[in-house]
Amino acid sequence: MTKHIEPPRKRVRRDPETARQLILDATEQLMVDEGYAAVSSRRVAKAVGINSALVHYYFPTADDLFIALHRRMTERHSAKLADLATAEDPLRALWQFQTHWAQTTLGVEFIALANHRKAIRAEIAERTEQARAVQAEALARSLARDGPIPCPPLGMATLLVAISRTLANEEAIGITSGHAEVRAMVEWAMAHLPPPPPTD
Amino acid sequence: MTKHIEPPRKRVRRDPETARQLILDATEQLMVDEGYAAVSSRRVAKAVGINSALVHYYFPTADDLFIALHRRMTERHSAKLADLATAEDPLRALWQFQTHWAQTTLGVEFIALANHRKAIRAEIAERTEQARAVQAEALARSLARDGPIPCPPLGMATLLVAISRTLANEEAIGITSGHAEVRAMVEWAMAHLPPPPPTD
DNA sequence: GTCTATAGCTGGATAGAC
DNA sequence: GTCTATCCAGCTATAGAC
Repeated sequence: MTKHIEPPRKRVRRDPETARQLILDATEQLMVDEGYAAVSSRRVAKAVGINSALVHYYFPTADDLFIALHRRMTERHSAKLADLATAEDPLRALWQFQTHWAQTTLGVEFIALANHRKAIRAEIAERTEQARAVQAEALARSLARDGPIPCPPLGMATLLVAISRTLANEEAIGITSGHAEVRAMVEWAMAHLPPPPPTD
Repeated sequence: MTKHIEPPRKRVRRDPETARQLILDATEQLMVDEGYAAVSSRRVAKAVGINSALVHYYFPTADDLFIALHRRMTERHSAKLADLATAEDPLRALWQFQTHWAQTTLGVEFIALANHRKAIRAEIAERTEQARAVQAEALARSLARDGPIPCPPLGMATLLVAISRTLANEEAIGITSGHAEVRAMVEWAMAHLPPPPPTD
């Protein structure tokens, strides 16, 4: 087998921010399709159509790349969450949003990553707690503060996200038993919560 | 740097089943510590103290290895679940059990794996639904069948597992906000469920 | 900013000796 | 059942040319 000699690649000068985004796009795609372990400077470079050394130029280590991608993901997520605050029924809005949010696989990858890399763990923990505070804030005005049922906004936000994400994660791999029942229970519960306090 | 010549390793003849279990132990450890991507025949072999070719002998491909480990994990899990059926309060028993079950990291690894490998996905989906049916069965007799609150056993099992696993997954990476509130809400709910039907 | 080239490592899989 | 040896592929990270 004779070695094929590649002709030298054209040097295209790009806007740095564009290059960064292209690299993040390719990384995200790779993580979703094959998992974080499939992310290598070579494969990302190939997908973008650039040289692998250039990936190292923008993101010196793999952790830098993962953290940048997680940041971009949560920033986009937060932007959408912000809309919930002004929704007519924030509780339902959060439930609907989380249930249909498509980032299931990517989310699991980041949790796995956090389990194994300290630097990433810190980043994820911090951003998740920030997002949760925002969600709780959005729910606050639609929940009774001192009714007979304990439903503090922070607890409700945590609960809704836990349930909706688990259902999404399971559905992604073909598990469906009990899901219809859970959805019905959630619907029932949302309909029977004590009414919110009157707006000032 | 001169190459160090290894002395030939002693050939120890083992019981095949013992060798298999040792390989599975090492694989489990590796997955928990560094993720499924760190599982290689060489690393597993090194941990066990055997040759890498021997790993291939027992588990020809990586998927074979992962599936065998998942099977062992769920079999152990099922054995413990079986005890719940005879517990005094199965609902609380399931909640307690899932909340303190330590397989968080391993579970996340398998979900990630299922997202990326078809053969493993099928295996996991099947076994998870089996386990859920067993849990629902255990809960069945402690739940009202037709009370004002909809709480079908299958839905309750799914719900409890979703919540407890999410809390465990989050705690493993340092996320705690909202957890105390959720635990309180679950406790409250368990205390206020309609009473079970009288035993026949 | 983008490329080529290379050093040094790790890995899957298999042939064949013991 | 267990080992050695080997082929070929892929990876990170850096040096240095353009």
